[in-house]
Amino acid sequence: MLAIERKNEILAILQKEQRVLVSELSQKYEVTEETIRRDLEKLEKEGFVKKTYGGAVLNTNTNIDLPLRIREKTNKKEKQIIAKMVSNLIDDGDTIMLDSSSTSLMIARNLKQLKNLTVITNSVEVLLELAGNKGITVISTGGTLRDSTMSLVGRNAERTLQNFNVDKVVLSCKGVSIDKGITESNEAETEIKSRMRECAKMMILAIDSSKFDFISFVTAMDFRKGDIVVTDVMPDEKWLKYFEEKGVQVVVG
Amino acid sequence: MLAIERKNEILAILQKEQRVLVSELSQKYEVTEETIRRDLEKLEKEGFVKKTYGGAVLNTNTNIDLPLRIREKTNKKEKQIIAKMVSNLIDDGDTIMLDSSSTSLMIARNLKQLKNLTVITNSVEVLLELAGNKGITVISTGGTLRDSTMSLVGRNAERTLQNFNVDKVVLSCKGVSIDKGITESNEAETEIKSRMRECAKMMILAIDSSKFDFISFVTAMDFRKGDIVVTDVMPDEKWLKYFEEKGVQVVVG
DNA sequence: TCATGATGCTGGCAATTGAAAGAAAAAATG
DNA sequence: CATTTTTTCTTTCAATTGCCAGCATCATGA
Repeated sequence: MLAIERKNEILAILQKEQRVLVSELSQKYEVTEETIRRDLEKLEKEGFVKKTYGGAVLNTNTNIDLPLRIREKTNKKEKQIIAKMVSNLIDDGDTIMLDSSSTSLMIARNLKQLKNLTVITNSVEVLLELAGNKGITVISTGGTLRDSTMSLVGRNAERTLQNFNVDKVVLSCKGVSIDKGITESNEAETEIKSRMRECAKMMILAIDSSKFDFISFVTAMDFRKGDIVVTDVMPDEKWLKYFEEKGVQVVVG
Repeated sequence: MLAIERKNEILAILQKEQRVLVSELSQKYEVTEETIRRDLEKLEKEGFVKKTYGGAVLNTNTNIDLPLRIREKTNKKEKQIIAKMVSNLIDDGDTIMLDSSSTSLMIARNLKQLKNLTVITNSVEVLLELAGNKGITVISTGGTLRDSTMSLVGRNAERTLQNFNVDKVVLSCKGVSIDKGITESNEAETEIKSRMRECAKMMILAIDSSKFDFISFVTAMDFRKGDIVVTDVMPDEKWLKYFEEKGVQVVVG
């Protein structure tokens, strides 16, 4: 039996029974309890379940079926590396903004141990991810829900952003090019991002290497002096030169 | 049985019976009384119950919010009836507001077949429930997330509400009394509800019969002419007379 | 071959539970 | 009202069980 199969079956059992025991699963699948614990650990990280002594119970917060729960698999590893690096740039006591993207979601997962952090976001998934964490105040921009991305957009979201000045804004995008700057595929989200950017002196742009020299539909903003680009592999000479000229700092994992 | 399951069940029993005995629980779950005492001790630390000699009672007139999974179970049948009736008062093409409560969540579940509906809510649960429904536009108020109720509150939520005028506002509350009016347990939520109320001419108050003659912490608002009260059993003479005087319409399932 | 991921094993640590004994509270008795 | 009896509570200790971190093994695929 493949590991992934077992994990999926465990999740199915959980949906049905509400809870599972480590000992039961260990017998059922004829693996050690440690293996089961690791499975549960993964499921917990993915937000599905809550581990407890002796087993696990279904996570009631996310119990509501999220058919749209987007579990982004593309470039997962790269994004995780980037997320880790970005989270290292965030400090206890900071107030930050996170946009709505799979990278942001991963970053959020890396912020949970911080103390006295305030996060403003237009992402419903980030909101859910950070809910219930003691040291973190979560503020939603509000706005109209876009089903496809589970993000909040529109005039009300934009208006809310006007009320905030934060330490760091963390954004991602679809593509960056030297000619066209930072580009996005959707106009509504673009507008939000560009407004977010105005809420802080410091912008952190989290982009994996596939985003370089890719141009999407809408130009969201240009690079500015002081921006920080976090990525997984060293950009080529052309980009390094460009960033140097622009006064953009590059962080590579 | 997992320890956490037992603890949750005890809380559910408490919610239903108002009180529990150590000896009873010890027999029921086949553990020693010491174990039960430890469970109750934890529940007391979490603020849900008050230990007493021989057992424990539910912490009523409290501003502690029970977890949604517990609230949802209490008076479930009544709430479902009410939710159904409220949804019959909503029409295709309406723009409505829903507050953050277990009743609202059930109402939301009954709205899915409507066409061209716009729902404005400060409830994260309602947002998730209605996400992905073709005919429904969902707008979040935004604001600061309250973990215990998964609702959005605060200045930003209130400010967003100012921008809307809707056809119908659907609210619930902790208690209603002739002296004190419509009362709530939490100040932040109260403020939101009272602001929502100002966004429409028509308010629908969805309350099961247990809410009558119960007074909670904060007075949120008074009844007005034209309000509609939806409940599960016919209120007594005193209330009917009061509603008649005030010009409040009563709908009973 | 090397790196990677999944699995298993071990030893130290933590959580849960039960048992026992004494303290405290409530009830019963005179 | 004081005293005794009963019940419940708290504290402490021990035993069990589960957890976690680190290391070893094995299969797989680059």
